[in-house]
Amino acid sequence: MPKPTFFRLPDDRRELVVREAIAEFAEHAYADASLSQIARRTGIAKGSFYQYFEDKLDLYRWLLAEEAPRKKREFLGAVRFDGDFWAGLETYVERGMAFLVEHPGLARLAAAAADPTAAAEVRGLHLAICEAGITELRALLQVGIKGGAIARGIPLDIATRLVSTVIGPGLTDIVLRELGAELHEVLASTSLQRELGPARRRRLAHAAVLFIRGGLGNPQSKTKKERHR
Amino acid sequence: MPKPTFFRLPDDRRELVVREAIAEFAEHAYADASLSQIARRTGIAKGSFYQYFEDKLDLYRWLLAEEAPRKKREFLGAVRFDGDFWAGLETYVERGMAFLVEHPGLARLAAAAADPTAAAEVRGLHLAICEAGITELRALLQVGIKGGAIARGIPLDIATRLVSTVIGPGLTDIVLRELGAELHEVLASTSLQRELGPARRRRLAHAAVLFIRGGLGNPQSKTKKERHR
Amino acid sequence: MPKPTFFRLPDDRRELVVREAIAEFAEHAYADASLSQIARRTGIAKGSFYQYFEDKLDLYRWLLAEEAPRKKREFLGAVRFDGDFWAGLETYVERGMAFLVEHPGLARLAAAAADPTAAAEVRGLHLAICEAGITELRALLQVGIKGGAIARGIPLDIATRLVSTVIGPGLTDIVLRELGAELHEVLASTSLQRELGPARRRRLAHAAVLFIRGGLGNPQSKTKKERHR
Amino acid sequence: MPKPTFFRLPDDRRELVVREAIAEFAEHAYADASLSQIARRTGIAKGSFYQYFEDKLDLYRWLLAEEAPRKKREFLGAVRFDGDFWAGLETYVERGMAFLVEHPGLARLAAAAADPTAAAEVRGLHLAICEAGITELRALLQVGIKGGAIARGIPLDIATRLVSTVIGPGLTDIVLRELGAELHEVLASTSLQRELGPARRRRLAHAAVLFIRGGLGNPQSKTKKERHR
DNA sequence: TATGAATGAGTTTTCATTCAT
DNA sequence: AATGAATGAAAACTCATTCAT
Repeated sequence: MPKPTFFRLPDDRRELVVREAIAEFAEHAYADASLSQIARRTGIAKGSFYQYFEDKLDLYRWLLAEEAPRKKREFLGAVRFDGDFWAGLETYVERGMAFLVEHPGLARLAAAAADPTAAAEVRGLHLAICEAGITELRALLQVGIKGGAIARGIPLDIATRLVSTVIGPGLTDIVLRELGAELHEVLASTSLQRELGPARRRRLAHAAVLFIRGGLGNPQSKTKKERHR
Repeated sequence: MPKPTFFRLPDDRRELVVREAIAEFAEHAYADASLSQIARRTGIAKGSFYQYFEDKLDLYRWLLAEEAPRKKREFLGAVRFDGDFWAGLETYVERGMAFLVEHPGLARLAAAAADPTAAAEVRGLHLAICEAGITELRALLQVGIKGGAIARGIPLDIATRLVSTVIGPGLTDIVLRELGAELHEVLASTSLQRELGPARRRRLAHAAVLFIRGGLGNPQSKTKKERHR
Repeated sequence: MPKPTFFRLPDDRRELVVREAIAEFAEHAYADASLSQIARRTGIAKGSFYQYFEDKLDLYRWLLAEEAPRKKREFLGAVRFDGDFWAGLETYVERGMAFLVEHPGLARLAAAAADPTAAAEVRGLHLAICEAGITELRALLQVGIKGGAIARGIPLDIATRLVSTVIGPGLTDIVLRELGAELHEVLASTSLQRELGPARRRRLAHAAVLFIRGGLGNPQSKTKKERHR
Repeated sequence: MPKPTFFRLPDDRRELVVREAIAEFAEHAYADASLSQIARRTGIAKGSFYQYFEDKLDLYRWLLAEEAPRKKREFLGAVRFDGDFWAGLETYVERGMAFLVEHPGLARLAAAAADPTAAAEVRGLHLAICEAGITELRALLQVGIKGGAIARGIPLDIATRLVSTVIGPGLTDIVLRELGAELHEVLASTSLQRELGPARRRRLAHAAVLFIRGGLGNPQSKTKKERHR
């Protein structure tokens, strides 16, 4: 955890640190991300970082396990899944894409947890993050099962991981291709909004959910949204 | 390309180099993988690697672009998709899992190409590898479309990427959880065969294809395989 | 250019670095001079040099293009050529020899710019230094021409280069033989003063100028200095 | 000295070695010249060089102390200094420039001996070469003194070194500027002949000798050549 | 609390030389 | 005689971390 000093920092300074640290860790895997580089980016003395954090890992862990999820939750807000499950999922996916478009660094950081070649020091952390995501998604799918939207053809655990992959790396990948850009450029960019607007995002979300629904869905339950396609 | 010297090496030495290099690059992203470390692993002098390869990138490129695909092709053999498309895909997926179980290092190496935080020097290479994989898969799906197995609900490009994600990182992830192991332990292990045998692999492949088929499939076309489930 | 850190260093440390760097570069051509060696000479950690300079070239460039000329200008002071041109040249040459005797490392460093086998990275730099020297000398000779001291027998450009060679490598060479020492011993030595005192230097400077004057001089113009020899 | 094996080599192979070794040593100072590079240039196995020479130094020494002087002597032939001394010197200088133009590598190699930053291993060798050159030139100037062409204004030793500098590095420098090229490019070039033809060389030689003669010459002795200028 | 200089372990790469075939 | 694979020492350079001010 960051040291108390960090939280006592003036807001703008603390946010500067957070912003540039996210950018650095989004652009490079943990082992290649460089504290020296973050110091350069921010113009803050290298030594100061050791007043704020124990070490590089402490900073990374906090960003990945606390800050990124917090901001993501805040951005996504609450999505209702108990009415029309598939419509709920579509909203959820669309908001995820909006998050990617508006906070590519954070989104990338969150995705980094899935990298299996990560340095030894961060493996445990990554695993925990992944499991947390899976657990959340599994709970969500269970809502779909209870509501009758999801059929029991595929074991829940497997289904969860498949869905996780589709709406995680899968959609990220598609979004990047849409943008015609490598992640790297996206991170540097400022207004992706213009390039992948809400309408396009909705269409993509719809296609993805259509795909998932086909794979998991209960043929009995039809929704209005589904029918007019 | 490796230097001629490398190909003239005694088989055991060359294989030692290949094996340990794959392990190193499977365990670490390109930038963190270390030639010094490979030298230590193999007990071969650091200088010798520069008799075999131009530099670190040369070795990596060869492994990723030549050796891994070659071994994978060899392992997978030819799969027929023109009969029962979904049965073909299931076989294809099952063999992919077998490859992962028997050559986890190679499989991981091939997957590394999807890492968007890769060092600048390898980005072009990674992109090319990814595109090649996508192109191959798209051709494959087109066979499914022609044969009537795949419906036209989702644009081909998007469908291709979704499927790619499912049978790539998606299944890899699932297999690893099944094995209850992190990738780096898997890389060290020798007999995964015992732990994820053919029967289990077939069941997983079936679930995955069921998922994809639901998402893309044409409800009109039923196969025998499908019915007795 | 050196980093600000370097200029903020305590004087003794900065001078230690400068002194040993000059010695290293005076003893070895750029490509063979070693930062590791300078680190060893000074007892300063290798890494510290990269706090002071961008890289090896940065240090070399600064020494060669800034520090050596600065110290030389400071040492030489202003020499008047508009009175008796040949007497002015003699003073100039004598002071040059004094500089060589008191700052052999710097003098050698400056001379290194003439080495045509220099590594590719420094060729441009060397060329620029050489041209600057030639340009300065040419301007000086033009003063001699205007004052009537120099006759027009030899084209100015050629004359400039010949004179440059005589008072540059030519005199350096002679001085070293006088000292009966190889350059690298001279570099290590501290009191050349004793061994090549002012009187001897004056005699050498006189001979050199006599030589040049014969080659370029206008027989019409005689100076007092000349006559009483 | 080269091993007997070297002299038993087929002529073309031996000459290939000599040619490329000269080129390498002409382009780089001893320490930077690379046997590996010569091996690459010639296509001869690195190991073979150790059948021909003890080591890198052995090769270098032989080239510098034996082969270069031999070829230079052969090229220059005998020049008569006992008639008109200054005309003799002019011929000598002109032939020296022709040698530079036709064998830039050899000429550069010979000049390398004057480099005072040479690696420790070759310093003794360089010193000896230089002394030999100086001794030869001193003998030559003594002929001029005996014949009355040279006056006694400047001590012989100093005069010798001044002249040596003028006709050595001085003229080389001028020739290169004339060619508008850096040494490096000259070494790669094949037909300098075209670019610095005999007429131009004669004019340069004349200017240089005029310069030297002014510096050392006896005003009493006039030659025909001198008068029509 | 902020700074930034100091450090040394680590990396990639080159090279002369040896030696078995 | 020729080969070319093997080697280890050395280079330039980067980085996380410490610590005195």
